[in-house]
Amino acid sequence: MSADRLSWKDVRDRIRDQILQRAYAPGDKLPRDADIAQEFGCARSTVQRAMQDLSDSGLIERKRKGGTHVRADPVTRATLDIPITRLEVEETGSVYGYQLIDRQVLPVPREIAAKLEQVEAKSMLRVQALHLADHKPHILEDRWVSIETAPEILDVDLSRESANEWLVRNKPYTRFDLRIYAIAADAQTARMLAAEPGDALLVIDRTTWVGADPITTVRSITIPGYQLLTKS
Amino acid sequence: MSADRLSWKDVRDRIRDQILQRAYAPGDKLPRDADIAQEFGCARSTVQRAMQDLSDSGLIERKRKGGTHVRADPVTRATLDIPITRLEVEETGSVYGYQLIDRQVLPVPREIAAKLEQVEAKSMLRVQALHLADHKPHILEDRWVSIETAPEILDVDLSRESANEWLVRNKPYTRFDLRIYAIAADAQTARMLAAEPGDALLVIDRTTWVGADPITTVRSITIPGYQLLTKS
DNA sequence: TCCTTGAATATGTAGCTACATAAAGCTAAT
DNA sequence: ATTAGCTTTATGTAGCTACATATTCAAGGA
Repeated sequence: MSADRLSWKDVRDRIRDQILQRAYAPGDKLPRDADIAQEFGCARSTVQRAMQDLSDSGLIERKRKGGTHVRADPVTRATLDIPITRLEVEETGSVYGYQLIDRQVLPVPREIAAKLEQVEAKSMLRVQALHLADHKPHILEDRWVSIETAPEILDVDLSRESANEWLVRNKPYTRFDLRIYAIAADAQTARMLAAEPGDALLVIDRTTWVGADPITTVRSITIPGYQLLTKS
Repeated sequence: MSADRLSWKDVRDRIRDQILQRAYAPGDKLPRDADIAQEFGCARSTVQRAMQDLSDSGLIERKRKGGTHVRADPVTRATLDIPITRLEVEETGSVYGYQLIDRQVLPVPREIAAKLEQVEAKSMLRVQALHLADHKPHILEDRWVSIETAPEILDVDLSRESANEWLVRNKPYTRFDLRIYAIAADAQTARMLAAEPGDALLVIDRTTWVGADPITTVRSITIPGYQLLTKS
């Protein structure tokens, strides 16, 4: 980037600095984009891009005609990336392993249908599997897959390829729901994860849809000590 | 928006649909922006904005000269908003309450200094407090605040205003670290949260800096059953 | 006083041009 | 062969203009 022109990131950083240094306090109104552009000697479109970025990151709020204000109640906004489990394991330098525990077509319990936002509960494919890191348990997944939306899953050899990987590669979704919580390990879960019953385990529930059609819902139970990290 | 022109969101949606419908499979190369623009009858800048958005959301990857490819290993990318605890409680329609448990200037334990990426461990302000929802415990926070970076905190009446709220309003940060994990409640924590010892609790650790200077690190322990939700 | 209506205004978006930059690929010299 | 540079090319960015859209604000009428 040439030094004689301001990039929108430069503009963003300068505005952010002004806010951090309290030139503008929470709730304060910032000048119009056009005025800032003139002050900085750049085009309004450059200021616009900078402002959009600050708005996306939660620092300011913009409204047509209302102008731009520093958010009174800033939020901490982070990005959470959940990759394919195999990649997550391999990125730490560990050897990835995978083990199918069970695979059955079963009638769908009510709470699973509710998660999928389905009224009528048909049969779905239930897959339980274990992801391993360095030959030790890492994540236990309990999954239901819609055989209406993803009938091809029935032909996949799930003892070789994980449903996680197959779905992510073959059934892109348009919408998803993520929730994260903690549970205490019951006897069976503890056994499968090589943990102690009563251990606190982080759980990640994920449900995906294409349009209004449900694809899958998974409950991923992690081993004791597992941490979710975010990118800022 | 006028119907006779394509907005960049229209373009984005059409490209996304093409990818979802497997016109382009994972790993495939998409046409150049200019060609897509011509095909759609819009400007390259419009395609550029659409592509940027798809790139941000993790569906495609772009490289100068290399072109645009559908990501071979899609990630689930979610946005996590962590508001001020008071607002989080009030948004559910509950009555917010706050209770200071302890406030002391103490030498910093090694593991806290490490979290803050500090070598020399000076004294910091330690604040323990309880956030209440409808007069019942909601989140227990255990916080260390740097009195070098935020000396004003010593003059704040933390029995009235939570350190959470004061800091977020008065000490904006430039960088933060978030980690989420599960712990089993020990006797003391259980008592303060009105939980049972051994209950699995979701914990959110957050550390913030301005530049290289640490501001604060908090461990927020939630009540049993607490769920973190994300926006897609 | 209240409500409707219309004007004013700040941000949002689309299109165009020109140039910057990174990376891939080619060429030529060693 | 191997490498050092040069060229090509697709994306990235800045500037400009024109217009769209959402709100606010003020004026006017019941």
